[in-house]
Amino acid sequence: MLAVHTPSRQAPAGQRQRYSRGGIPAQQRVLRAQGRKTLRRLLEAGLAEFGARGLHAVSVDDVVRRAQTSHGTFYLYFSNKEDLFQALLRDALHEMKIITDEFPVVTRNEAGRMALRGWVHRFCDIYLTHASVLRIFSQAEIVGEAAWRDGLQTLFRLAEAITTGMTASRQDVPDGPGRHDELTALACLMMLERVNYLISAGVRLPREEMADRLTAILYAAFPAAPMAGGRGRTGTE
Amino acid sequence: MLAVHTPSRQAPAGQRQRYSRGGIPAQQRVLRAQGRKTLRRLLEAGLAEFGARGLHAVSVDDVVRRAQTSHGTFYLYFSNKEDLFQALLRDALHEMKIITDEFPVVTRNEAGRMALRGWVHRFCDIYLTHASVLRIFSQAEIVGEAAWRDGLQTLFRLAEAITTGMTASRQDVPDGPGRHDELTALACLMMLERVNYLISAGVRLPREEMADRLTAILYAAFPAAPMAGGRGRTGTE
Amino acid sequence: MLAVHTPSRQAPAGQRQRYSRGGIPAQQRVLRAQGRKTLRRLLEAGLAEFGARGLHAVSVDDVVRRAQTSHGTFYLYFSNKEDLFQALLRDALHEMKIITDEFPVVTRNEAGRMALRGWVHRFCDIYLTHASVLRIFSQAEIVGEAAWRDGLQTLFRLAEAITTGMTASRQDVPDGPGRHDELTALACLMMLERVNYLISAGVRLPREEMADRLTAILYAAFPAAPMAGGRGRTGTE
Amino acid sequence: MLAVHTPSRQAPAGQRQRYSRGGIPAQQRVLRAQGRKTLRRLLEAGLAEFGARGLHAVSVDDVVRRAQTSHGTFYLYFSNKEDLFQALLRDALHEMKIITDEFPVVTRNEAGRMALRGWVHRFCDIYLTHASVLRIFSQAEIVGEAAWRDGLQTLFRLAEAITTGMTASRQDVPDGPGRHDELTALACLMMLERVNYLISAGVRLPREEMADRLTAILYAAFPAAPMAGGRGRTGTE
DNA sequence: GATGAATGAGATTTCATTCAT
DNA sequence: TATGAATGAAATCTCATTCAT
Repeated sequence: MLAVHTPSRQAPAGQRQRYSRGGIPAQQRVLRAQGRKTLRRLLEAGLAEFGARGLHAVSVDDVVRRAQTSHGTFYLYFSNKEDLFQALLRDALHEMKIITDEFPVVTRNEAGRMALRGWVHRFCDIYLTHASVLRIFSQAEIVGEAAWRDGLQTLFRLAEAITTGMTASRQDVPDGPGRHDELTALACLMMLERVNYLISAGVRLPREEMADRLTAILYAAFPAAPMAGGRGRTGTE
Repeated sequence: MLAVHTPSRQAPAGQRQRYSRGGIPAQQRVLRAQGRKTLRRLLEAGLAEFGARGLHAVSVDDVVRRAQTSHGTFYLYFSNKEDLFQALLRDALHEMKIITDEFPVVTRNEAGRMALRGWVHRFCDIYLTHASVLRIFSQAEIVGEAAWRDGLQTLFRLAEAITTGMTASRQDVPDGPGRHDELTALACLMMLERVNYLISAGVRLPREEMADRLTAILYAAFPAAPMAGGRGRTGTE
Repeated sequence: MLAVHTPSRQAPAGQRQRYSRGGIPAQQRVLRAQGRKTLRRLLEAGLAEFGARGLHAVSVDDVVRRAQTSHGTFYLYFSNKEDLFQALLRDALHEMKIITDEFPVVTRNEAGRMALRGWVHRFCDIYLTHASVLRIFSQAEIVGEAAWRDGLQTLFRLAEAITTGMTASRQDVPDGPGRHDELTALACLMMLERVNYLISAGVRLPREEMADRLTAILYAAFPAAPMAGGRGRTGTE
Repeated sequence: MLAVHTPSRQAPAGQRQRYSRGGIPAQQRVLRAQGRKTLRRLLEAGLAEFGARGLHAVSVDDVVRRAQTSHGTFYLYFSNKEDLFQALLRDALHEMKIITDEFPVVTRNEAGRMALRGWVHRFCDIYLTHASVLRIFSQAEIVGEAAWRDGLQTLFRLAEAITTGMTASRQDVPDGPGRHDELTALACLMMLERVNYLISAGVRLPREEMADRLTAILYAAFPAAPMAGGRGRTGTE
């Protein structure tokens, strides 16, 4: 048999591996005034639609209809629906990072309590502002691997900040916060998240009072002295 | 019971409900041995698939493939995908109702604490058993109006049970639990839910220690004496 | 920071890697009478459409319209347009393999010449029968890597058969066909292919006379004695 | 000249010709330095892209990206993708016309053989230089009606030149080349085309040896004396 | 001349659901 | 009961082409 043949195409091989093609997801592109305006319209429309119906119930068509633009235009700015969601998520997580840094040192006195209360309020406000997106994010199933990782990181950073702020004023325990405290902070954070989720999902709860309760629970969850033996100990027992 | 709740979603109500005229759902039908077996296979397949991919990512096709049956057969037992989900959800909520009744009277002593701890453990176990379904349920957007209402009711009943159990031993306050306590209970319940959600979603947390923390927080959240003035007061201040 | 977290989802990880899903490309499936009929209709429609317009100019829509079936049905039998094409190509290549085996031993006399002529005729007939598909195949750019490889293999096998048949009767050269002969056979084969391509593409050539010419060229291309020194030598010069 | 050809495609005529009203093609316009530069960049980009992926797999976007210019600019120079292709094809066909005129008179001696060999070499070189375009052209389905006609004309001219050159030295047949010779020339030309196509498509063949084989076949295909009775006859049988 | 932006028709593919056997 | 087959609405995404600046 012919020894010469190498039955694999060299040159014209390229046509199969279509590299992403359609998209140039934009945002890298330099946008002029008009472009920026359209981008903003799309982001706003996405936020509104997602908030009203959730990620998968919303079609790209819904978004562009609300943004008063065309189907093709959408793909000029985002490579798909998820991409749009990620952009919105980025914003929300960014704000979360900001209030992470704002978590106060909670001292064991009225001032500390007030500071904590202020922060809880702020958390609730921010959550509700970005509720549409955060609500969707909290559904692990739905977001991509990368976004999920991003979000968890933000979550854990926040838990860390809470741990630090809540335990900073303990004079009698120089060794700093322990694992217990971190788990406590994480649990409290989940509580904050979910309560606000409920509210954003339409369950009518008295927001002011709820904020007070959340503050109280957080405050009580971190006793002045650290707990021993895996069980909490409130000072006076 | 919490007077606050309005268990109907405002915003996210809109998800598309096309294809309504499902075909004579069966289940009313008297099933013989073979029929019951098929039904069970479908339920198991549904649970497994939902757990692996979430409600909307699973197609009827996935379910019947796993159940080793045909497409047509599915519609002999369920009127649609959501119908299958509801059946699974019913089971999970049923178990939740059971542990609702098991919530102990938590006395202000070691025995009370132990009882509470036992219950928290049980809650976690049950949650994780039905995690696939509960996880999906906790995504308001996704389930139908009726199921959402059902679930919220279960939730509020549970919050109520917690309120009662945690405040029953207060001798000095004969007027029973107040609104504060109910909100506190609800918040704590959300914490329980979400922490278990995290675990079920694959975030590796030390389950034993976490259960201890949750117990401690719950315990601390309900001080022996009721709080006055909208702010919590831990006995020792 | 919390040491516990492993921010990667275990359980619900599955929803991303949608395994092919829609498709079950059929042909594996056991088809009943009706299914086989539909499959045949699709294949016939595909052949006709491809013949009329070429692979990429034909849409799935064209095929189902001609096959008098629905869009969804198409995907019950083929995973996409290319899949349909491959099925058709398989048939064509199969026939090519058959005539590969039929290539005669061409002796240096009238009988040999007649045998060769008969085979050339048969090649032309088969080519024209499957012209729609073979024409498309001969456009490397268009077919997938695997199909291309398959086709080239068939090609080289055919070239090999020609080499053998054309040189078998050489008594004076016991060492069999050389590299020269193989290249000659390949070149002649390409000639056969392309001439028939022209005809199938609508260029009106006298088929009978052309078959005679092709036979003559093939015959002349393989002189009774092998050529030396890289240049052909017809025995009698 | 071959009387047989009808250079109009019957069957494969149908490819969709939507979007006809292209925008004032330019090229009529007088181009200044900058304009000429842009035009050249576009042509080069087109050649490269077409070579890598084939006509229909390349989008205008691919071309302008490679040419480092904008989408709008493209339509300043070409009315559409096909227009760009035609421009490139024109160049290739032009070179083909040039070597058409260079086909030598092949005498029945070593000198004739050498002249033929030289020309075959040159043909191969030119083919491979313009391979991207010629390869696409040889896919009838793909090019427009006019281009196809143009190309066929070039083809037949070339066949005619070969006929003339190969039969010019026959002294014993004063009546010139017959229909047989023209068909032979056409067949040989198709062989040349397709072998070079294979090479350009990535099949590794020894180019030098192949050129030798092609020369030999061509030489052998035209015997010194014309053939009679529809069957080839090499003078000495 | 050049280019960012917009457009919308159309192609591909999926999937819940129904139906005939 | 069970199931293979069919359906068609709808979603996603692409891309040639036009336009305003």
